[in-house]
Amino acid sequence: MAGRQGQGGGAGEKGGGLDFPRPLTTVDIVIFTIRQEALHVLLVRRGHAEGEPFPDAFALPGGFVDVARDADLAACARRKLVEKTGVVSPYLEQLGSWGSATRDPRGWSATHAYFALIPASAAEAALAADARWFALDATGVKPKLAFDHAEILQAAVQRLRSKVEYTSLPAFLMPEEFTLPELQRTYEIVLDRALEKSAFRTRMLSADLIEPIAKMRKGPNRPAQLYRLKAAAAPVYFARTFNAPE
Amino acid sequence: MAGRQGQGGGAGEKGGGLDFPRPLTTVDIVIFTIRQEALHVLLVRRGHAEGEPFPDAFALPGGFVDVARDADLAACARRKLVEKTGVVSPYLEQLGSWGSATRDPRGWSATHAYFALIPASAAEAALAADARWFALDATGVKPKLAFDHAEILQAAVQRLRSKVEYTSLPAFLMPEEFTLPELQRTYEIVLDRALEKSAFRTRMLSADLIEPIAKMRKGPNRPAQLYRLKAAAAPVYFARTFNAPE
DNA sequence: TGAATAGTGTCTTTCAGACAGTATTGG
DNA sequence: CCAATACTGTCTGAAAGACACTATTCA
Repeated sequence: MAGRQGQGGGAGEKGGGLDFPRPLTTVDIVIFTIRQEALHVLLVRRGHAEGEPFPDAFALPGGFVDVARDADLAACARRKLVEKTGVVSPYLEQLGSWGSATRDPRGWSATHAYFALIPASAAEAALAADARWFALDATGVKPKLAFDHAEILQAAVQRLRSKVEYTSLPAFLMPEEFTLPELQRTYEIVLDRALEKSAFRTRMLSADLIEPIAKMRKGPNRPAQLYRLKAAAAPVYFARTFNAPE
Repeated sequence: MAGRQGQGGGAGEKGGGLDFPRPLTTVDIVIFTIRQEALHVLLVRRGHAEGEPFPDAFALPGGFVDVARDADLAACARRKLVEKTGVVSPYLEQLGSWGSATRDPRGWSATHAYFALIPASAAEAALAADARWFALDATGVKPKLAFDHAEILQAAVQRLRSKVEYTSLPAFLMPEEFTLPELQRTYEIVLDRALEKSAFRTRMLSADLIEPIAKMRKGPNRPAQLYRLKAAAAPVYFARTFNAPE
């Protein structure tokens, strides 16, 4: 291997040929929720200490893997999620990794990106001081993001939209109890397109996903049956997408 | 952040608070092909030099990111692929990343896993001396793999099988020219189940994926129309899976 | 009673599954 | 002609799209 330069290995190294430079290793999380009838993503403002790249810019929550605290990548992601939102066990899925010589001015770096879905109710409860929700429109998010985070965010939105076509992912954006029209509204917000009511209901009710509870949602009109997620934490996969995309 | 220990940062560091231990960063590739009517994966035998973990065991091809040679993760994956197989531009997709304190006895390490599909014709041409093809059966591969590579391989097979249900991925396992029955056979090998001929043909022909060429495959029976992939390198996504999985 | 939303039924379309039937080669 | 495989057509069923219709609440 060419280009090895002097840089000590980690703790426990016994001189086994690991004396070459290591990339920086980070974990970043794209955290989605629904607020005010729109898809939102959580961003944090970066500090401006000496040597910090992208001072005061907004970025995805994340940071370096701490080899002393994080048993594995998912644990690192959960730690960062709980630090920023207080949410303990959301829907969390690995999104992919981005690594290059140039994405971080401090040197070769690779980030492991995750994406999380949390219900609106949890989205406000214990937010970190430096964190803020931003609405997503067609092109992304308003502030210019640090590093390659705009690209990562775009990939996350794409992954979310595409999986919503054939999975029950939006169920993880709902509160404990919700009605079928509310669930459909969540699908429509994420997909940014209207869905057929009756096909939607048939699909959701025939999937082994939700169960009715002995309660109704009251309003200024006909009350709606309330449902809750069945125990299964895994999303349901449907055999078809919602619409053949034109 | 707790637990920082002395370890110099990479080249170009200017003392910006990067003096904490970094995980090892590797890239591994799951390379699939079809040989003898079965799905095969490429494995390499590990060395047994001083300090090498899992001496003489089989492992996925891969290794450390070389910050001096690899511009980004995908370039690193392509480099390792061409080193082992001579194949320059196959279908290459990121699979995910695996990182933990314990997966490598040398210390905290994270690997970025890719999976590649190459045609059988390219599978023999320029194979590295330490590399061998292994057939995959229902449970995986015969030899016990180093690190967590059995888990990564299993994830790759799962991803491949699941995407084959609704994409044109198997087209990337075919040679330049192929017939529809040959393509169907490739689907059936990967899925390990028979598909309906007429539905298969309708789907493939109505997708903007392949085009007939002015040639037939001769045999001891009725000749078959030869096709080739259209220019588009990206896989086609179908709106439905092949079968509703029971 | 009317507005509003929840929920159902009915008809059509699309496409996979099953499978029969036709087409074209070599022996 | 026969065997073998390529390819097409026809019927059925499942589920989505469109949309009309009924149901239940509050004001």
